[in-house]
Amino acid sequence: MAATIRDVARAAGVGLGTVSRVLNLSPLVSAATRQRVLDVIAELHYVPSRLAHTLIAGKTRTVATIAPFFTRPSVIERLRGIEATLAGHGYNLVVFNVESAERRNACLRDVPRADRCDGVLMISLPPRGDEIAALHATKLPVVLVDTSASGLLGVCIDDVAAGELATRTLVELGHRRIGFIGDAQAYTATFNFTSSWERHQGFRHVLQAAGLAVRPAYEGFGFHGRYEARVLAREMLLLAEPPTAIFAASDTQALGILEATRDLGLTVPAHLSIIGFDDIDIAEYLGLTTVRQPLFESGAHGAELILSMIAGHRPAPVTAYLPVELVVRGSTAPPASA
Amino acid sequence: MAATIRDVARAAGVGLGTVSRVLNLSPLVSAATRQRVLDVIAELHYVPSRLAHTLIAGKTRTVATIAPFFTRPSVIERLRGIEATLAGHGYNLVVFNVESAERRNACLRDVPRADRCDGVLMISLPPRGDEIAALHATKLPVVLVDTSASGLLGVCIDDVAAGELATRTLVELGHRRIGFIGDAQAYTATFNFTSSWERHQGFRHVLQAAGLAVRPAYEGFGFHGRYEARVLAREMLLLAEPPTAIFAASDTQALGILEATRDLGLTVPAHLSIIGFDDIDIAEYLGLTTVRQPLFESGAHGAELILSMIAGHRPAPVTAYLPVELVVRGSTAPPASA
DNA sequence: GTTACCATTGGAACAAGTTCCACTACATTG
DNA sequence: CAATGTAGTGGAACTTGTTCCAATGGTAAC
Repeated sequence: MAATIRDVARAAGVGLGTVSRVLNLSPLVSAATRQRVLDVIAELHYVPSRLAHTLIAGKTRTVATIAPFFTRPSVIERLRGIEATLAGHGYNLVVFNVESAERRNACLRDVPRADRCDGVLMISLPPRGDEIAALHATKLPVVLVDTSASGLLGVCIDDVAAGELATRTLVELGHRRIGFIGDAQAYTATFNFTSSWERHQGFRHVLQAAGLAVRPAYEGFGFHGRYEARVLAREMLLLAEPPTAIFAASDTQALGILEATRDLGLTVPAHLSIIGFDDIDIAEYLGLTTVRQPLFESGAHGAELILSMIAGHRPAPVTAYLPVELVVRGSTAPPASA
Repeated sequence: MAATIRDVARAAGVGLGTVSRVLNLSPLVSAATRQRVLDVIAELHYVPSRLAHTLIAGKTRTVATIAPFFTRPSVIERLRGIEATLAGHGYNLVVFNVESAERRNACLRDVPRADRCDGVLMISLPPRGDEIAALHATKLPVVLVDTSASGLLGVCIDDVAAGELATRTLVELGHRRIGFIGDAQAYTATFNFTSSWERHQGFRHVLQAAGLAVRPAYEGFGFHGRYEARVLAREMLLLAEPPTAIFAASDTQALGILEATRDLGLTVPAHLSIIGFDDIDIAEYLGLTTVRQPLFESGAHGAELILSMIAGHRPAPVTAYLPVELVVRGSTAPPASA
């Protein structure tokens, strides 16, 4: 079908090695020979097979990314950072979308293989102990984004501190009855998601430090989604003594809380202050106070780490923490009673 | 490094062909030999190289997708449909994100190569005449999603009819001063985007059929984004005789219009009716009336077509049109004067 | 006792590049 | 003038798995 290096060699009346040298810009070719080979290459529309090169070099120039629920705005933004960085270095991005435990396990087992990719990025999916061992056995570079695991590189934020930041903001506004809405254990356990749990830890730290009671009724956990958060917030707001502020583990969930207030005819922030997390695109439009984390940058940084490891560097397996930032908009205010 | 088929053959004391036959489930191996080979394979943790297999078979089990601005909700949803379908058939998805004319051209030139992928899906990016010829020359299966081109398969919607549907809805509500906000030519031309333009065509058809004047001041074109739409809508709404309804070529742009009404203290739909396009996730929350198109399905269908072509089928190069649906929510009503 | 046939097996050739050794000229050095 | 050096070149060997032809051993039929 397509012309091969042998076709070129034959047509140009030279040896295989000479064509290869021309292709690889070796100086050990006379100008006349080089030109003749280049002419034939142009004439035959010869393009070296990426495949054969890959087989020889043992490098695929491909990075695999395993991402859960890649329609989530936060995941997308990270992927964008990854793609931009990889494309800038001539690397391809293969995406594996995980939406079930089976698929997660299958990806962790099958994707990290040297004949598939040169490195693996995993978003929000920390591997278990045995999986970490298996990853090490492959000798492939692995970088975690938005999560961490011992012995592996990671790029993430300090979710506990971020949770404290959000909660402290509400406490300092004068709120005493503060709620939290995050992901349900049963669901995060499936994928080992930790962000929501850690933000919740930060939430509790601040409440306790402020001498505020942690009321179970003010803590709602459900599947990560607008609808579930809406239901949870509704319950909370219908309590005899409802919270005056709620911290949501994500903007998506904050959106559900906003819906619930609307359903009940409540006003934000007069009746309820809301803080979200991520600062997704729509947050600005909605005037949502939120904790912004560098999503694009986390992906870009993770991709840079992978590329440097592919290039042979072996950085220490530490977790890099990117800074978060509180973005104050209209959804937070002192409580009405204050 | 990793064990090869030769290592297995040597350790099992059999020939290369025998190991290959075991791997390929050939019946021409005695049970005893098969078991011995399988034992050695397990012992050496041998895994066949995907790479070498690819070189032999000439198949990469990979489909490339070229997508513009893949953070857009509509593109993401299509990608999700593509990924789900490909993963279900053991195919990998390589994503190329296009955000500039250079990158678009580079992708169209370099991605469709047999040694990179078995097929190419292109979202919203119709190739030009010379590029179509080049695509045909590669013999690679190509399917367009959300666009069409002669000689190529496509999966899209009838954007003109959809534009008519949206506009007719406004006309039938009694609106006489109807605006349109869509993508600027200068920007769509870069990528050959056609959706906005065609929806605008439908818009004009209906206005003319209804005997309504097409006023240039009621037609705004800008870069596809919330902010740009907001600016355009603001201008329109500040006219001495502003439109009583606006049709936006996308929900993202409809969002900008919503923002503009809010900026000006106007109420939707009392002062202004708005119809968007796509029915993205947030549209429901915002109560936006919109034209829903099957995004996930378009990706899934495109992927199915590619897979069937990879399997050897050569369907006629026709464009499949998926149905659209008007989703009526709270952002549309008869004009105040009616 | 042959001949015929089949199940089973081994391994060369191949896919499309890269690497590297060997060889040819010609030039420089002693 | 011989010895050494080197730029330029050719092509075998190699990467890993598949394909296919040839060969083996044994059984069955005549």
